[in-house]
Amino acid sequence: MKSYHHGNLKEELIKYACTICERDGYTKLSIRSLAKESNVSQTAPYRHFKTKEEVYAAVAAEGFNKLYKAVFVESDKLTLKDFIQSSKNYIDFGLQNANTYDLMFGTAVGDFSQHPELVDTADKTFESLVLNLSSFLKEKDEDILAGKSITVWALLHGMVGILRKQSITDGDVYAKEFGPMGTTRRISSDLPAYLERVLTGIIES
Amino acid sequence: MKSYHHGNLKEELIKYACTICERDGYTKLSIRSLAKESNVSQTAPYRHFKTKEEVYAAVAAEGFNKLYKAVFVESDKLTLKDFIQSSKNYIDFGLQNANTYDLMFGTAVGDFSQHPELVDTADKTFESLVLNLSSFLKEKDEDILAGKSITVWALLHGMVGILRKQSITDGDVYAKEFGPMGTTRRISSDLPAYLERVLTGIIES
DNA sequence: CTAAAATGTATGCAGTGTCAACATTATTAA
DNA sequence: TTAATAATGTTGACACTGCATACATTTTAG
Repeated sequence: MKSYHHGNLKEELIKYACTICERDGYTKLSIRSLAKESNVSQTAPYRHFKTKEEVYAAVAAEGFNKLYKAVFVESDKLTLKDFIQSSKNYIDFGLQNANTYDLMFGTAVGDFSQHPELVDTADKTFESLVLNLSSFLKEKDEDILAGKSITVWALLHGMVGILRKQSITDGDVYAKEFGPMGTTRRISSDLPAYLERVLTGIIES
Repeated sequence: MKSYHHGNLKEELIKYACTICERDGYTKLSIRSLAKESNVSQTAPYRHFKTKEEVYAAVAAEGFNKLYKAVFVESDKLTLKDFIQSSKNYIDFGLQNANTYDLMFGTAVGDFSQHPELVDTADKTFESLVLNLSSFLKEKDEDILAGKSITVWALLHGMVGILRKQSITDGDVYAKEFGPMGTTRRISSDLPAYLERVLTGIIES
């Protein structure tokens, strides 16, 4: 028997929303299907989310949490290898969670400042990138550190966007033909080596 | 008096679709509103586009054409200044056409290969980036050239994504507080100088 | 214990993508 | 020129959507 009140509807809605958004893309998410999945009336979700965009924001925030876990490194004395691994984790996350990543960095959620938890989780993720770089380098100047972090982030973010548009030639998601959209020029089937070369260049400049 | 056949409906639909997608975001585009704007029945667009995604693809292709024009440089002997300007044009395009850019690089159009004109325009854009770098550098090795082009592209693409998430503090779109989502650490109010420093580093590595 | 806040439901509106059947016009072949 | 065919348009319908309003139930606070 089911009681009138669900108990933890909000969490369940978010959980299912994350699944749908990642599996089918966020345009396929409907509040009604969300409600149906939780065996609840079709307008019940509106007690927890004012608009659909708020649902998107919740999913994006979850995404940042996952991304944070992917890039965070415990140690406060990172080796180069740690740093490259963390960078690779970032790219892997972007490729393996393409739809969610789109929600996090696209225009679906227009104004982050309307969704405080989104700002928090996004900031935490970036902080983690800065900390990684900080503990890897000797650099202490905060501005220089933040500047280099931005550049590193931009590069990783950009690689996700570009790699995503490639056609997959084998199971390994980035070991594939690697040119612009249609072409097949192979550039790098060894992402860690590529990252080490490019990131080192950025850091030392 | 209006004739039964519109004459050039497809072009008109695309033109209006571009306007809507950029102004309101592509999620706000509806095929019916598109039809209404062209004074045509609500299903007429289906004679020119099998699905809504095909409309998106057309808008994205237009976007790549615009982007191509923004980054293309006539000269076959680029100066550093030309190269930086072209790079800045790329970023400006991404910031000033955020919604269209999202359509071009997001997941709204799932598989580019289903839309040949999209592959063509996207490739042409990337080719232009490669040519820029090629005529600026002495480098002739195609693989190295393509590799560096990818890295440059990734950085520009990444900068667009990150700059977009900043809050604007004045009219100049990138002269603003420049930290992660919520913070206000000022890193670079002079984008060209930043680009010159970072891009030069990438190119020379 | 009772009032209020939180959370749920029922109903309805205006809008959506897309399909099938049909109408008109333009193009092509005989 | 004419007749068949392809291209392009319209009408109507279906199942679905976000979301607003009014109402029901339950939990929580004073």
